[in-house]
Amino acid sequence: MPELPEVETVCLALSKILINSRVTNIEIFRKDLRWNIKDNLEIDLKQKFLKKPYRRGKYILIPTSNEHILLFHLGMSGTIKIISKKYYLSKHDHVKIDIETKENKFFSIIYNDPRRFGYIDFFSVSKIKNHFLLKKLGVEPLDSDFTINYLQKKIYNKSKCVKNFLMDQSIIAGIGNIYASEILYRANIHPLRTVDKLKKEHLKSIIDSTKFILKKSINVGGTSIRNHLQPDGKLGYFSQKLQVYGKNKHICNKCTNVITLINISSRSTFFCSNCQR
DNA sequence: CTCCTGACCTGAGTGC
DNA sequence: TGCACTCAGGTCAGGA
Repeated sequence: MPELPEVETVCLALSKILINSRVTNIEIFRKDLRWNIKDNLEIDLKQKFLKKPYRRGKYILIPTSNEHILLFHLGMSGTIKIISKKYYLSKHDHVKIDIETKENKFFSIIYNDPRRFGYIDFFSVSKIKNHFLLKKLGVEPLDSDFTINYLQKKIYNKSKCVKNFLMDQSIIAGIGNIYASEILYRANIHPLRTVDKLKKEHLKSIIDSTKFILKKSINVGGTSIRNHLQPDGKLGYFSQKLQVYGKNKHICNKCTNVITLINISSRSTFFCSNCQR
């Protein structure tokens, strides 16, 4: 379930229980995710205290009391569950982290990922600036430095289409295939338009739409499709608010046209050919 | 450099 | 039921 709003939702759920919790046990059932989980994780995280988790792009970062960072990426199919009762392992549960909160409550954090495109890393805080995954990330779309000026700099000399531009994590960190379609629909911009042809007003519209869509989704717990849930088992309700994603052959909500489905870089892309130019 | 394709994995859905 | 095929919320590595 992993674009920015879903990752943010996971982060918020973790924040409620993780802060000042102590890691009592770690079990790794499969370490061969996108990359192998480092061998020191089980030893070096045990008995440490966890600090407030935060999100960077689609990554979840959890600082620890020994000045390390526990990093999660959910890939295409990763989920994190927070369990307070006795738990029987499910298929594709790869990592289980047991914690005791400062109120002496016990929880398990379960990382499940059928396709194993996700990743878990554990590294010293001092290495965060040069971390191979984090160092190339672009601007946070909900931050104030996501501006027209920033986009103009990134567009300079680029010829790619605006949908691929939005999904490029080195430009904007956190937008994926669902929200790219949703953002461009709201902004009335055709997904195949090349970015060097966009005017200032288009960039403003992209920024406004991005912030609007992402915030709105976070407010309702992200998008649940294909049975993906929030860590506490709740549904994310943004699926019901989707305007174009998965809506090919439906009537556009802004005109009488039918929503079109095309492939861009072999990813499904939904748009209204009348509203989006 | 930039841009595009293939590759990495498993599971769900569809059509024969 | 079984099999073959397509598609899925990501993104890195390699080639043009």
